[in-house]
Amino acid sequence: MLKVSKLTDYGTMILGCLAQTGGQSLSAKKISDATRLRLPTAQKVLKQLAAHGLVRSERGALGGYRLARNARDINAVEILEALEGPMALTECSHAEGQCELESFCTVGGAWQQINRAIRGALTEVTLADLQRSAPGFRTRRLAADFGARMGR
Amino acid sequence: MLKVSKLTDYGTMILGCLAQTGGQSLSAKKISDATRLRLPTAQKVLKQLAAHGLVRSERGALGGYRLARNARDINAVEILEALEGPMALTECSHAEGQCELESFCTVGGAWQQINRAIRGALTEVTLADLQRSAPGFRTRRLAADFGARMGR
DNA sequence: TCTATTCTGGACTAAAATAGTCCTGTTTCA
DNA sequence: TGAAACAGGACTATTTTAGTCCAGAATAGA
Repeated sequence: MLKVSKLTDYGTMILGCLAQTGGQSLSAKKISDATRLRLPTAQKVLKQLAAHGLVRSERGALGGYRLARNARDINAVEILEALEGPMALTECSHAEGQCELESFCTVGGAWQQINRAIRGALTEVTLADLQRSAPGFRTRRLAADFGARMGR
Repeated sequence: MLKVSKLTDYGTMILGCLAQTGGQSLSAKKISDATRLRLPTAQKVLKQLAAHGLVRSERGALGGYRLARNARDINAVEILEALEGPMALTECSHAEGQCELESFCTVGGAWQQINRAIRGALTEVTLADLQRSAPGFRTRRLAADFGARMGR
């Protein structure tokens, strides 16, 4: 299925939560409460986000997490790749010479380009965009423009 | 992972193969040979493609499969949905009231819109585009345009 | 009519990915 | 020193995906 994992979805919720604190640090427990995610799950996601530099952690009794950067400077691809690894639509879309069907496959190149296109689109979506949801988010028109150039 | 399943990838190979016959019918066996996919796997994909109206099948000794429509009139979303079911980036991106976290989730709406955007993009990619791979396929510029409108 | 070929529909198994939980150790503050 | 909190990893359970197989129905040709 062309979909993001639950953990990625949780990740956006958690980052959205952190984006609302105004730079204040929140413990995993508090984040768990605010998002209604179970503590172990929230911890798992937070650890991955910290490992990839999207949030900064502080240990100790008053420790917690905060955004490593402004919400406008964190994009959807970073979140996705932090929680799911490198983005690739098909097995062959990231590197060559891995797929045994490659020499018989006439479509590989196209998937790679679609992959880049989607990646490009997601790169432009920031955490700030993800937060303020619907209003002013003209994706519908955008999709039409996108397609109109698709070499037809 | 944000990726398409192997069966979808196989599907594009198979459809690409059928697009090259000039309307002639090919048996699953011949398709299997041409694509180097194993017969049972090719059969499985072909059955699903037939069930969703992307290919037409004929039974009997001289039976086989052929494209139901011109390659220009089959798009990537149709292929994807035939083999993977309805496209939805997150659990909540297709319908409301399913997700128990919904009332605490501040990002749901945005995923739905990203979903529509990606769907829109894939709708515009035809089987014919998938076939002729790289040349004239200006996805890079397209991605830039896409992002430029993302409400920033 | 009989037989070989081919699709149909479904069930089934195996493998892989994902989600969720838990444990032990380290850091920091009071 | 004790409590609170993160770090790193292992582990299990669940779900999804991939791959295979079989019995049945349609068709062409001998």
